[in-house]
Amino acid sequence: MPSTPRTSAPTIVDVAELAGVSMKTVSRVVNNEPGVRESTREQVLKVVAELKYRPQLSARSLAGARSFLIGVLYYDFSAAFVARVQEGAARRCREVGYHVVVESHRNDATDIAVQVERMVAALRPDGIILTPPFSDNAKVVKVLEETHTPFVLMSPGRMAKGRPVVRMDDVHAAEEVTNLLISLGHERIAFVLGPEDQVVGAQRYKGFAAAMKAHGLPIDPELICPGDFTYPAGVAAAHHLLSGRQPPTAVFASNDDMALGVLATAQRLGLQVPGDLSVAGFDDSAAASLVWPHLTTVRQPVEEMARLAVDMLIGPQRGDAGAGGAAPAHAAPNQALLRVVPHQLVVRDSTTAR
Amino acid sequence: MPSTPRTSAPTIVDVAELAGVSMKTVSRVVNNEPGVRESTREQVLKVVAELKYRPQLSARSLAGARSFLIGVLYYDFSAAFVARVQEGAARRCREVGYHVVVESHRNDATDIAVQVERMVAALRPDGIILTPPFSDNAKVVKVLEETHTPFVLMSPGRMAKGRPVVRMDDVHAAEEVTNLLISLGHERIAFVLGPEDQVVGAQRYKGFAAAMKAHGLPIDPELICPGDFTYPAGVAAAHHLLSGRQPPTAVFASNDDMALGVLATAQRLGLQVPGDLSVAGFDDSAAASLVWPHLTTVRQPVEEMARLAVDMLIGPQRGDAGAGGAAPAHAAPNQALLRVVPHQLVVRDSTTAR
DNA sequence: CTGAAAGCGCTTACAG
DNA sequence: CTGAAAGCGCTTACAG
Repeated sequence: MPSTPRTSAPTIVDVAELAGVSMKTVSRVVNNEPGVRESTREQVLKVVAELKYRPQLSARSLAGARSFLIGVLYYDFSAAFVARVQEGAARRCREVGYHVVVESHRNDATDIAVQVERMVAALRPDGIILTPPFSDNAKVVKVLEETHTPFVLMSPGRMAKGRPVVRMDDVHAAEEVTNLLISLGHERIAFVLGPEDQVVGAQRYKGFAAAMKAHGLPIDPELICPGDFTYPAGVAAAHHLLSGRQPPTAVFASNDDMALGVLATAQRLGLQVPGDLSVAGFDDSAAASLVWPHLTTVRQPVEEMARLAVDMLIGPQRGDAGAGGAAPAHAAPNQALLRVVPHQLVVRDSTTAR
Repeated sequence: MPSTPRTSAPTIVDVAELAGVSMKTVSRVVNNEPGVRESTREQVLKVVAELKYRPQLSARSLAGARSFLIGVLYYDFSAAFVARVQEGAARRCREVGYHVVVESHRNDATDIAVQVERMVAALRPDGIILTPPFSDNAKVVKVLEETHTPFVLMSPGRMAKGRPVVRMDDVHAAEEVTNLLISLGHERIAFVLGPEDQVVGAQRYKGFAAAMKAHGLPIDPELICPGDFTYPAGVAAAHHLLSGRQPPTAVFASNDDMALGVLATAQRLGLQVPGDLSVAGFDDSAAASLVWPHLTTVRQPVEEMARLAVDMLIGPQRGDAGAGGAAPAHAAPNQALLRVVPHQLVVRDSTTAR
């Protein structure tokens, strides 16, 4: 029997009255807290479903210790990476009853600390995911630590020590790419560096150098090009490399955008890829499988990294009723400080035997 | 003189006491409401700055009519477009003291209505931005209308009528691309269609057909290929078109991904682009300027569209103090129902004269 | 296993 | 132009 038609959304009081229990018991059920008789729980859940009761975030947040909000801080530059981070974070958050708030800032903004402090104070997020280059931004990390806001650094460099981190093994991945090229018979292998302020670039070079050394191959300084992770840097590197007296037979660019620049330039100069020149990148960007030939590269499991980051921030199973988790709330977050996720070498058509 | 050191964040009461006014006056100042003596306002703002007082979103949301949250609903597919939407929305929101919550869903999820209903009930966002293909999802629109949640449709098709919409003029833009090709001397121009359930595809075809007709050029049915906005569809179209008895001299693909497929396939088959075949796309995706030759295409001002959508949702100038706006709150949102933003024909290297 | 009371930090609706 | 009171819808800290 429908009672008087409601105009506003049902509250916890409505559920409590209809179920014949107290507000507090409804709260226990909705939050999956223990200590509720099974029959009571069922009765409450029935009324919840009947009324389509949805706890209001702002009220929970104001009264309690959680906001059910996870912030993702990103720089507008690397759209593809950030989109994948958000995808992974948003999906995981939905599974556990959380929501993702995104904030775009320029990494070099002078007022970045104030901006972040403002956001954190207004939103009180339960955690923040820092994507590169923010994961190495000392100002931002400082604000978060001062305000006691939990955070996870994605693929950081120097800021990693002692802080919660999710990353892949860039060194090892770069070794694998280099080993692939060496196994294909290449010896004069060029490397295009990343920007100096981004540690992943250095790590990838480290892996490259280690593999070369392990195989007794010399590193010709002429074949090591500066770069900044942009397409034009790849173009410049290719011009430099291919105009030299002893051009390389393979180029390993430390990210896909630069590899794409190398690829386009080599083709423009009349070289066949991979016949005359093998090219490898790093990231498995969308464009990597759109260009011809498809680019050999390394795929990071970005979505998985984001999911892990969310889990590190909210702790185990802190979800809503019906969202899967039935475990003690308030479990300690950040249990493991470092999570390294497996990468994948993606061998496509831009690399071949000498 | 620092008083007793605080451990928790300052509240509106702290500001009121220190400023010697009531809570309500602080509230007025913070919300840029009229009716506060200038000297009082200044005094309050001084204390706000001193204490670094930041109103807490959850409390404002619970007590008041606004949540300061804008939701962006997106499908995981078109990452680049969505990233640009979020970029524009996030920047605009930050300017006016709002925040962006992102929710990723599959457009074909059977429980999409429940998912959206849940999110809206929990978050109480002040508005939702629907990106394609959600902007044409009747279930989602229905839920939002039933829950009286304001929304804006980005580039919708059949759902547009009578609802708040931001879009570009796809018909006209496609005409311009076609006119460009015709002006370059092309007459046998192929067109690669979009998926049947996405209206923008149909609109682009409409523009193509109109331009052809205006110039008295026939449309050969053999040169109109099916497509679904994916790279492989472009590959398939190219194989079909280039193996025919009278291949086209130009191909206009209704999005960049397909144009990229056409481009790569033509090159693979030994054709020079643009020498033997001109290729044009639509979107100005990142890859469009990464491939060689760079793709002639159409750029939509996606960030600008997102900013407009935010403004339509929050109404004019509803920002916080210090965030720029000093105007009446509660102005009617959605004043203009339809905003059409200017596009830009981007002529690059993939098109040339016959 | 369950509940009554207090309170989170704001805005609303009023009164002056 | 300013303020005192009530209340938004939950959780916390207790008590039983």
